[in-house]
Parts: sequence; C-alpha cells; structure tokens
Amino acid sequence: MAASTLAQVAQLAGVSPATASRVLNGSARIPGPEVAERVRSAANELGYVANAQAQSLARSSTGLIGLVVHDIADPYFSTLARGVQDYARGAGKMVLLASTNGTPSEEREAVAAFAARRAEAIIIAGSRSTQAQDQQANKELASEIQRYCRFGGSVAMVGATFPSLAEMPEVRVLKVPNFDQARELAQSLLRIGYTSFRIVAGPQGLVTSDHRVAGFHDALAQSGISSARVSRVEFSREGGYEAGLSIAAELQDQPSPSATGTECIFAVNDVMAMGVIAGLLERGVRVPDDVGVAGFDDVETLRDFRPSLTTAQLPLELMGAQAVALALGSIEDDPLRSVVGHVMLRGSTRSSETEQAT
Amino acid sequence: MAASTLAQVAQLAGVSPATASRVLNGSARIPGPEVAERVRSAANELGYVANAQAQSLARSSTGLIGLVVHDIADPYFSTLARGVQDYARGAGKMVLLASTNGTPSEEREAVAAFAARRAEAIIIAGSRSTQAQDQQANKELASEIQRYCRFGGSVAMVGATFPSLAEMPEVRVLKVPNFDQARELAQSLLRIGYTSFRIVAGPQGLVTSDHRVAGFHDALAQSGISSARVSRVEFSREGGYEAGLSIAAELQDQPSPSATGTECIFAVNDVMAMGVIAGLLERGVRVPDDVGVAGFDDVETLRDFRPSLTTAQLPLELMGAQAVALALGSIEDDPLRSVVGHVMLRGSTRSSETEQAT
DNA sequence: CTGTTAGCGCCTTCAC
DNA sequence: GTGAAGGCGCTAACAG
Repeated sequence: MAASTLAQVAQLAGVSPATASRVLNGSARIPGPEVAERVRSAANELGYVANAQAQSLARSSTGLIGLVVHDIADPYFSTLARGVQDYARGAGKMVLLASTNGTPSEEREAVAAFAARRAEAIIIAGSRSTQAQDQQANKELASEIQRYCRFGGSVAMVGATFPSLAEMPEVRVLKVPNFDQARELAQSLLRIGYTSFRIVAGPQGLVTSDHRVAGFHDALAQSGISSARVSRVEFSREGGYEAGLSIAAELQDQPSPSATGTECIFAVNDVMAMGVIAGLLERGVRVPDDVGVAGFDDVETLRDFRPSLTTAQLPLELMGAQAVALALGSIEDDPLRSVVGHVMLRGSTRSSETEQAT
Repeated sequence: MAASTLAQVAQLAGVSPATASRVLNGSARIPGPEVAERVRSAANELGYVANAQAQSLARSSTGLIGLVVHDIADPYFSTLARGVQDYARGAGKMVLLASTNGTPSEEREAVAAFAARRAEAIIIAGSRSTQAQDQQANKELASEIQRYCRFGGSVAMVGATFPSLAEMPEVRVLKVPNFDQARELAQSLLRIGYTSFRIVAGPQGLVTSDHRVAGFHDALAQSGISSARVSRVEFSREGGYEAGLSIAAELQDQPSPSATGTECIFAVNDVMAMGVIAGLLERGVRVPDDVGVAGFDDVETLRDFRPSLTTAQLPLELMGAQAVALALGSIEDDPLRSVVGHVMLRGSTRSSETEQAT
C-alpha cells in the first residue's frame, strides 16, 4: 500500500510540496512552465496517484454521491442507477452504492455509512413503507437523514416520502406521478373497453404501491366502477406469480364466463405483471384473450416480452439523473415540476380493433 | 458542512481525543466503563459521525471496493453487482460503482479514480475487446491496473482477460466457463435433434463473445458440422434484433424449407437472443416451430419470457461475490476452480418430444 | 486505563 | 512564482 506521495514527487523534482501540488491539480497560482514539466515527469516516473482521501480531508469536499436502492438487480433500480451514475460522472463525482433489500434499518445503515464518508449528496430510491412494524426503523432512518442534512449533506428521494420525512424541508423529493399515471392508465383501459378490474398490489402501506392503487381506483370511481378486487402480495415477480395463479383459479370457477375479455388486471409494477401473466398462463388463462394485464414502469429489459406489456412508462434513467441534479442543487426544487410518464397500450390488453368491435 | 469532530466530543466529555476515539470504535484498549458512557452520550448529543475519510487516512485502509461494469442497467451486470454489493457489505466494505459503456478508456479512468480513492480492491467485469482500435486504450488500462497493483491494490477480473493483462500475475481472474458451457449447450442442442446452426455473435474481438462462439463451434466440429453461419452484430438487444430480421428474411427466401424446425440460432447472450426472437417474430418466423433460439447467461428478469429461453446458466450473483472474495484474498486463487454453469433446455428450442419423434 | 505526541497526505493562507 | 507553516479529523505508538 506504499503509494508514492506528493512529498516524494516534490523532492524528486526538487521543489516544495506546495509547488508540486499546484502543478498536479491546477490551482489559481500558475507555476513556472519549466518547473511544471519537472514535477510532471517526476510524478509520472513515480507513478504518483493523488490520494483522494487526503484531498477530501484537506479541502473538505469528497466528490462522493451515495445511492440507496432496494435491490440493484431489479431493472427498475438498475436503470435508475445508470442515470445516477451517468449524471454523476458528468459532474465529476463518484457514486457509492448500497443495495438494502428494502429494509428501513439497512437503509439507515447505508445513510449513516454515506454520511461517515462525507458523501456530498445521497439519493434514496425505493418505496417507503408505512406499516406499523416499520415505524420505528423509519423514524431512525429519518433522524439519520436529518443529522446528515444538519451537517450540510443534501438528500433527494425518488418518489413518495413518508410522514416522518414529510416535514423535512432539507430533503428534496423528485415527484413521481404514480397516482396520476395509474389514473391515466385506468382511463385508457376503460376507453378500450374494459369494464371490470382487478388489482395486484404490494403490501398495504407500501407507498408507491398504495399511490398507484389509489390513482387507478380514482379513475374507476369516476366512471362509476367501485369494485376492483385488490390482491395484496409481495412486491415482486413471485408475488405477482402467486396472484396470477389464484386469479386464474377464480376466473375458471366463475359461473359466468361472459366477462371473458372485458376484465383487466392491473399489477402495480412490470415485474409483478410478469409474474401475474406467468401464473395465468400456467393455469391456461390466455392474455389478453381471457383477461387483460397491465403493469407499471415500462422496464426496458421486458420490452420484447409477449404479449407486450401495457404499462405506464416512467423515464427511469432520466429520473436518476434528475435526482442527482436536484440533490446537488443543479436544478431548482420546483414543487410544481414532476417527472412525466406515458401510458403505453400494448398487446397484453385488448387491441383497439376489439375496442371498435365492442 | 460543519460536522462535529472527535475533538469536540472529547472536550464535551472531558477526555482526550485518544480516549474518545477508543470508545467510539473499540480499539484494543478498553476504556473505563463510566468514562465510556460519558463519551458516548457526548457523541450522541453532538450527533457525531466519524469522518471515514480521516479514518482511512490515519489507518491507511479505506474499506472501499471499486466495481467497474459496462452498463449497470444491463441485467447481467446488475445481477453481478448485487453479488458484489452483498458480499462487500458482509465484509464491512462499501462499493464504488463505475458504469463505463464498455469503452476501455472509460474503464481506465474508472480504475484511476478508484486507485486515487485507495480502493482496497477493484472488480472489473465485462468483456475485453481485442480489436485493433482498442489496443492502445487496452494498454493504457493495463498499465493503470499495473500501477494500482504495484502500490498494493488487488484486482479481480470476471471472465476473460486480454493479452496485455495475461502476464499480470497480480490480477486474479474469475474463470467463467464461456467456452465449455457454449460447448455443452451445442451438444445438448445436437442431442435434441438440431442439425443446422447459425450463430449471432458480438463484434469479432470481443473476448467473451469469441469464446462462446469457439466453444459452440468446437462441439459442432466434433459432430462433423463445420458450417455454422456467424452474424457479427452489436453485443446488445438491438444487434440481436437486426440479426433476427435478416435471418428471418434469409429463412423465408430459402428454396428448401425442409430444414424447418431443425435449425437453431445461438445468440451469445440472452439479451441478444431476445432481440433475435423479436426480429424473427416481426417477420413471421415462429420460435421454436420454424427455428430454435438459444441464449447464454440465464438472466433472471427474462425468466417468464415466452417461449422460455434455452440458455446456459451462469451464477451471476455468486460470481460477483466470488470476484470480491478473490480480490480480497478471502478465497485462494485456485487456477483449477471455475464458475459452474448449467445448460437449460427450455421452450425456445424444440422439445424432447419432438426429439423422440424425429 | 488515560493523556501526549506524532504523523497519515494534502491544501492553503502567508510571507518571501 | 515559490517555499514555509499550519491544519483537515483521526489513529497509533509512546509514556505516565
């Protein structure tokens, strides 16, 4: 670990450390053109690599950005991470990654670790949970964040926040149109002829899931439909799969199969929708012939899935970039601005033709 | 940015910084039980968070692990990243992420940045390129790595390395059975009755792609088949898609459609295979009825894809963990050990039934 | 068991 | 333009 130091370089070049420092990272004072060369070649000869830790300490600024996600292997988060990473590099920062499995306590640890490393900003992505069992951990997370902010750190959260955080003005939040897009998605589905709905949601209390459910319900209510059965399952492919299996069973037991083709299942995210479809297919229920399925997010890796998934698109990568910009203060925290999404009607729901025929 | 310091805590507690340090992170010397409490409450009161930068400097060890991947949004890398992250956390380390778009020069920058931050280990994933245009950048990457190693850093590469690096004994490499698994995959495909093959590969010179192609060819040659057409396209979904389109055209122009069902396309990774299938379908070629398709990697997000993809499974997450362990020296660098993969025959290739019928 | 003294490697006034 | 101090926050010998 005996990396060479600035002092060594300076000595080899026959100058003071101060001068060496000035040429090796361009300060205001411009060193002599010929001296500079000497220093540079000395540095090169010794294979000198500035110690960023020491630099950070000295100038008290680390160039580090912390990213907290539930699961980096999940396409939602990994796409977001790409946006974060790209933007960060553009701004000359490095990103520290923490994948927390979604537990608030691990998130707290991650924030604490980032704070210890004096990250300049922390991006927290992934849905909050308002479940009773998480209250305590949430509080602790909140106070960890608060402490971090109090000492000059800035944090941006992607999407919904939770009560304890709601009153923290230091925390920027990148608003994600979960409610609105779910609402629009429902409206689109109604427009193409669906008259009956089921919702496959995550556990109650998971904010993102709840907002999407609420938005969807809102649109239905507006159309006079009040009865969308909601299945609460794990917020994952597995959860969707199980929901798919049991819905298939229900559908097949149904005395009146008259509803065939007019019922649609809304899974609150694409990965769950995948599971739902897999479960349905496993039981012989066809999509979209027997029942339609819609997701949320528009995950790119699933683009070629058949039937292609009707979903609400979110600009994941852009969101990552914006979150960093927000935290860094590169863009203003305009309370009105929100990420913009788009409803994508595709093959997993009945086609427009069917609509016209209906 | 005025985080409180150890000195402040010490003062408030009425002890020396040394003592404060001892209680706040448990050194060998165990401070007095009652003094400890004073320090702890002082720290708590001030919201003290140790400055990891300063700690690293003082004890010259950072607890940082650098991960460089081509594209963190690609499921191959994000799954690997999960493994890296999990293992790292278990070992009490943090991971620094760099997503480089696969260009050697950006990889070099990433390694340099990690070296500057004094990361204890660097994991480099993603295929090398031996193309002429990359030679220079490769060399620079190699020397960057060399320098890093010379000063005590340890690096692990996942999968194939490249010439300039081959002679660097300091670099551990996690051997990935690209050749062998491609070979086994081909054998399995032959066994279920395919007699004619096409390969959709990445650009020539991309080591991973080349190895997979070579392994596949090897098995074919052993069975007396020497003519597998190889399409060279981009190493991505888009590349696969274009290959799919043109293969579809060729297949349809083919005077003798007798081969229907006995030809199989091997795409060198799952994401490309997705693209291939999409291209084929777009032109009305059915999979696996008209032609079989196989991929490589067994990406989890694509598990529910229909037809389910025949592929060679790689334990991506485990690989990430092993790479870290290897770099950290937690496991020996056994030149014989290799990651173990499995051929997964699934719906995108003809079923065994068809085989028996043939 | 606790306090003192030196640095870790670098940056940054401040004089020259 | 260049060098000489002092300090960033913490740890690690040393003494007591």
